[in-house]
Amino acid sequence: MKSYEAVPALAALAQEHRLEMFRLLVQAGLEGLPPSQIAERLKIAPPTLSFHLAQLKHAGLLQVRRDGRSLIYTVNYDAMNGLMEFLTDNCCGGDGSCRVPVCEPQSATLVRRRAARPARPS
Amino acid sequence: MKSYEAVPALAALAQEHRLEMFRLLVQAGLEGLPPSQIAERLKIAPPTLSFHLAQLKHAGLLQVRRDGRSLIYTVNYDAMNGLMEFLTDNCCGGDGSCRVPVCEPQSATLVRRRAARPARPS
DNA sequence: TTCATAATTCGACAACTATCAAACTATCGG
DNA sequence: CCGATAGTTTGATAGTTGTCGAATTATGAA
Repeated sequence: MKSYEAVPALAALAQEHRLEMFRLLVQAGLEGLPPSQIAERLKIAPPTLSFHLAQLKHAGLLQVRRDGRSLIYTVNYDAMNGLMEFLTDNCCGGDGSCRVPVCEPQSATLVRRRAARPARPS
Repeated sequence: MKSYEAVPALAALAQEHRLEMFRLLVQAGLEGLPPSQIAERLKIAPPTLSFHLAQLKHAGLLQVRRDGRSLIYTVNYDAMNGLMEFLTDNCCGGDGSCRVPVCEPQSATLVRRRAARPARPS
């Protein structure tokens, strides 16, 4: 990730409602959520919600797909991990003592398989 | 970290100049840098620099100490790690498959010691 | 086609942010 | 004390952001 990508991403997260919806979607994983369900939890008007989703999407942090009448928003995990790496880049002189975050969501089927066999295939 | 701390922290980082100076300080580690050296690299007027440093400090991301006529700004690594953890909290349903970032700067003496004995004490 | 649901876009306005010149505060050396 | 250096604070101004009512687009069901 570059600076010109990181600033919009951080700006998108730097707002109470957007941060909360992003975290909701981080926890939802690959299945994602439609705006209606997000609105239900955050109690904000549809135009405001839509405005904030557009900000997050435009910043590259979210992706959308359509499912019938509903849109489904999901986190772009590559962008999220890229942002983390950018912030910790060459941390403390780059002696390698610092762990960099990696968030790797599993599909529902993979998660179920993981329960039976703990060691996830690379 | 809580939401009411994360939003100001993200807002502080969501600005080109502030993000650049924060990253500079992340790389500088515990030794930190005075505003004069930051200004030298970023080419911004002293009042603007001071304004941005105050924003980062007020958000809890920086600390200051005085050394003679100079002030020395350093990253607050606890706040930085707290922010990372907040963003990845309960990621992907919380199945523990995702690494959480930890940035642990070494003092100059410790870093030198590390070179001789690779395994850092817990 | 007509109706209802799901969500976005438009428009207007209040609140907030970034910038920098000028004035101020703190520390050191002589 | 005085002058110089290192930074901060103040104040004014241009630009940006968040909010929501009203209008609009897209999909599915009858």
